[in-house]
Amino acid sequence: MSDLNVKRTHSISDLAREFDITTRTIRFYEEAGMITPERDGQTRIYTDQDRVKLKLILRGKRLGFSLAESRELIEMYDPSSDNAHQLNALQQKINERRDALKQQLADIEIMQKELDDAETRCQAAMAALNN
Amino acid sequence: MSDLNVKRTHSISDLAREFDITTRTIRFYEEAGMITPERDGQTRIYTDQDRVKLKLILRGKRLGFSLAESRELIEMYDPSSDNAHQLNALQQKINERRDALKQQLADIEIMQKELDDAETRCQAAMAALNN
DNA sequence: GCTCACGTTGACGTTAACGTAAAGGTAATT
DNA sequence: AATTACCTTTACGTTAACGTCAACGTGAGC
Repeated sequence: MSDLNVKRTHSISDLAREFDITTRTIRFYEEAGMITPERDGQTRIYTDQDRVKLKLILRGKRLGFSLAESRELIEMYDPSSDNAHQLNALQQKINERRDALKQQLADIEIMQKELDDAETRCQAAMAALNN
Repeated sequence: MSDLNVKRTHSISDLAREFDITTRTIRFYEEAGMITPERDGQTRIYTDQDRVKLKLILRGKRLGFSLAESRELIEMYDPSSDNAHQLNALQQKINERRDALKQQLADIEIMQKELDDAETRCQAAMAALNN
């Protein structure tokens, strides 16, 4: 079965369904230059690589990244240049993004604590109701 | 010194400076009903409680929360009603928000891994340049 | 009085991130 | 042929989250 050698592709609605987003959203990301599907005539054909990028964009979205920030991430993971200047800049960007993630981790920790406290108060109020 | 008994207050610019935001932003949050400063004539007077809420809003912002979500959080931490129905709803909301934070933690973990990988590739490229 | 710093309200503008709709094309199925 | 499902482009609209600006008031200090 030579299907095993065929590059796996996805239609726009495949991806929209998979990720529970609209086709409009996907086209918007394309306009933003973040993904570049192939074409069969006018019809967009998405590769697995496009799909991975889309996953990355949506993950960034869940973490509150702007699209510009997610685009920057994509470029970090697939740098288009290997000269020393750019590699130094890339390393710096990686560190900056790391710092931001650390801040988010700290924020999450605080928020989790606050939710625990809120839950404790909630359950105390419930217990008081049952007495 | 009877100052120790005086409730600590802040002006709008105090808070703006402290948190590196504009007074416009603070007023916007007030319009959204998230903080309610007292007044001395027309002038807003912010309590420590307002300040804590502001911190909470900004933390949520760093985590990508909409203002509506942050508002919901504020309400969770200071519920206005103690009846069983509302307490059950509150407990549910707490759990939902917990799940969302867990998702964000997972997302962060993946992203950190990706950054590590990117860094490894970056340093390999640097080493190749030096040879 | 003048200037400066801080504060106010009101209102329009900007940007990001899509949503919605219209008009049209292409297969595949009945 | 008609219908259905999927696809396209174009373009305007909506919402969220402020930014910017104008006009004004109030102290405090020179």
